[in-house]
Amino acid sequence: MASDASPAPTFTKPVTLREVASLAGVSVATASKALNGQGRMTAETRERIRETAQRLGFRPNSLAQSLLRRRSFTVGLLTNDTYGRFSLPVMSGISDALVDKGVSVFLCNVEDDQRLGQLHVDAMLDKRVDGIIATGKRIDRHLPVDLSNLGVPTIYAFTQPDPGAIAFVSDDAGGARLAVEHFWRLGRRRIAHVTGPASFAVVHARAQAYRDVLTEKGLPVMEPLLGSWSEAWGHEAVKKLFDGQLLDGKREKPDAVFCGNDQIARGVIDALRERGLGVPDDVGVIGFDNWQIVAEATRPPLTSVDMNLAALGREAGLTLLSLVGGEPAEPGIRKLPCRLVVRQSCGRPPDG
Amino acid sequence: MASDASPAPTFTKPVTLREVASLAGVSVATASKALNGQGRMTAETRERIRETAQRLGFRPNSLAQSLLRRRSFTVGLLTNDTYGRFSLPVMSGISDALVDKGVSVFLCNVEDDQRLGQLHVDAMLDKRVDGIIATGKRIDRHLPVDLSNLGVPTIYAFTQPDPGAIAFVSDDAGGARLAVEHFWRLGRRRIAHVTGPASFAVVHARAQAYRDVLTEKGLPVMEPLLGSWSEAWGHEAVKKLFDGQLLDGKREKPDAVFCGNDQIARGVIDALRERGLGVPDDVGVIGFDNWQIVAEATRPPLTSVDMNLAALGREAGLTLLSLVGGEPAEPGIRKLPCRLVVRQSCGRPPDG
DNA sequence: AAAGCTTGGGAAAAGGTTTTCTCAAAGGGA
DNA sequence: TCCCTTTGAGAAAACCTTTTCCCAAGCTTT
Repeated sequence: MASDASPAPTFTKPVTLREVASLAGVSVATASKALNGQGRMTAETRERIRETAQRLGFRPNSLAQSLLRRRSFTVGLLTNDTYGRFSLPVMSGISDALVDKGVSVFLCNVEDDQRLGQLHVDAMLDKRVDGIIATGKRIDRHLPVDLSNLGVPTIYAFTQPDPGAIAFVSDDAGGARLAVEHFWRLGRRRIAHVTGPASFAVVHARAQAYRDVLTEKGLPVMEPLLGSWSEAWGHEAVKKLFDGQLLDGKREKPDAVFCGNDQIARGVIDALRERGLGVPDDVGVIGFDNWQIVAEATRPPLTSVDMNLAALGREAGLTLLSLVGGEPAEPGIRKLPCRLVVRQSCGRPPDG
Repeated sequence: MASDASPAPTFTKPVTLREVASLAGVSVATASKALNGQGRMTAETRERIRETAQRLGFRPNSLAQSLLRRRSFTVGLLTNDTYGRFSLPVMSGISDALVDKGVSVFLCNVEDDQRLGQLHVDAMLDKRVDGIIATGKRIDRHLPVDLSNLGVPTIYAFTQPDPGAIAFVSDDAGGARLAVEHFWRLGRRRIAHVTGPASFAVVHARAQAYRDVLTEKGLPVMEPLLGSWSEAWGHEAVKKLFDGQLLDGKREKPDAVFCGNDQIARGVIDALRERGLGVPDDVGVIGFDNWQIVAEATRPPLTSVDMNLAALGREAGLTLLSLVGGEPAEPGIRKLPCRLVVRQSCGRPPDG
């Protein structure tokens, strides 16, 4: 119900510097300098202008400033991650890094639609963004837009960059090492890997790191099980792992499963429970992504590799800013480290 | 690795109307009119100017246009939903509604931080947004900012509005009716309700609608079970429902559970399975939110109430635009209908 | 042929701010 | 008293586009 006590909203014109100046009895030039701490004038004059501006609620028109400075204090953020599971932390990091510098972010969801992508990029360019950050849901796919010769600095964060560009991505191999080495430290020796489809680059990166660590440690390497990113696949994989005879010769069942994402891990844990296998007592499980809402709802709560996406976003934002400021930056792909978030699905270290 | 074939990126100054005009041998006034289809001139002149602009890749500077038109074709979107589960669909709807009109969206995540909120609002105002949309993760909580006298039109979408404002929210009672009535049509008669904490307004709205429908149909009403929004609570609630004697006198167990969100529903379904109760054969389950990734991963896939958040966002966006255009709009709260997304957790209607 | 209309196009102001010059007055030194 | 320096502040250009008004030339009408 509408409150009839509230007045009709009135959208008054913002007050301009000219008005401030005239009320303070000075020229706009002097007013501008007073408010920006520039120029020379008596302390009283400066204070009087300040006070007038304050009283009138003066806010400099950012459009006019931008026009003059050829800098809009605005960046565009392109994403195709409609659901935002990966993009949101990245965005949040970017925004964090920029808000303090007075830079605002245009969010543009381009889905996987070329037309939409072009529309957004054109709008951003028209609005004279100082730079562009591209992010996405997959590290190994391009957004459906060409960002190569836009005339503004561009950074890629968690998406496939154009050659010669600057990109920030997660260190998936490092993350996988973290997981497998954690198992190893806990005394687990028969470590399996259940992951997503072969079409994802990260699947191979993580799988290779998994193999590498096992080899380094002298542990038996079993071929990673590739499937989909779903709980259902986690279930199915447990069947394959524990019914088959996968550990060459030994026929021993895994005592640890490193999963390609948290959903798979969840499926694995549920399937293990249904078989009467305890987590973490009989089998340890580690997920990937540290999707909090899943990891914490899992029973037991899931230890998982976190890609530090917010930090990644922050780095991307800061780097873009330095680029905008004219500082040079080496092109190339920077891999940012993951971290392991330990919950209860692996058990405790022997001498924790 | 950096490709050494790619040239160092060069950020050239955008071409201005003046350059176009001078190359076409006309004044800027004429050039402007030519490109905007205004004014009078020979067809050749117009074409020559168009062609020159095209060749130079001229894009009118939106900042200059905005300054003149006192309209930035920009709106601010405030949210405190860091995780984006509710905000993202809303945002996506808003963006959809606006992008075709050339309006871009500043995304501002204010968490629950007053300072951050003020920072973002100030930045938006400085950048002369045409309007503001506030959205959040809870329909019954304010954002940590005061948006009441900003001087620009403001719309609330899926968050608690200030009095006298315009707001769009989901019709939770209607959504609950949809669920309970669906159970009824399927022949379920002992319908329970497991939902979130009493501190949420939607909990009461949905619970009341649940009671209303049961009363209308002459079915036994059991008091809704209030708890948390978690899977764990879903588990626990099943215990209470199926161990206790909740249906007054009859001691009959529920044959349907309407859950306050999809996570609770998931917990309920898992707990039922662990008790040897089949879903949907023995008990039907309906969730709320239609959180696709959860609803589809549940076994069986979960029937759930969808709040149509994208549509809500679209409405909010369009309404803001009409407000910006100066059209009047009635203040008040508009409830938008939910819809039921039927999957497999309720069974089929008797005469499908 | 004079007066009026149409046509094609330009000059200038406006939008709000910043910055570089410029200048008058005041003060200081000789 | 005269010249030079410092101080305080204003004028104007610049950023880029749009729009209103204006003007000159050519044409029509009487």
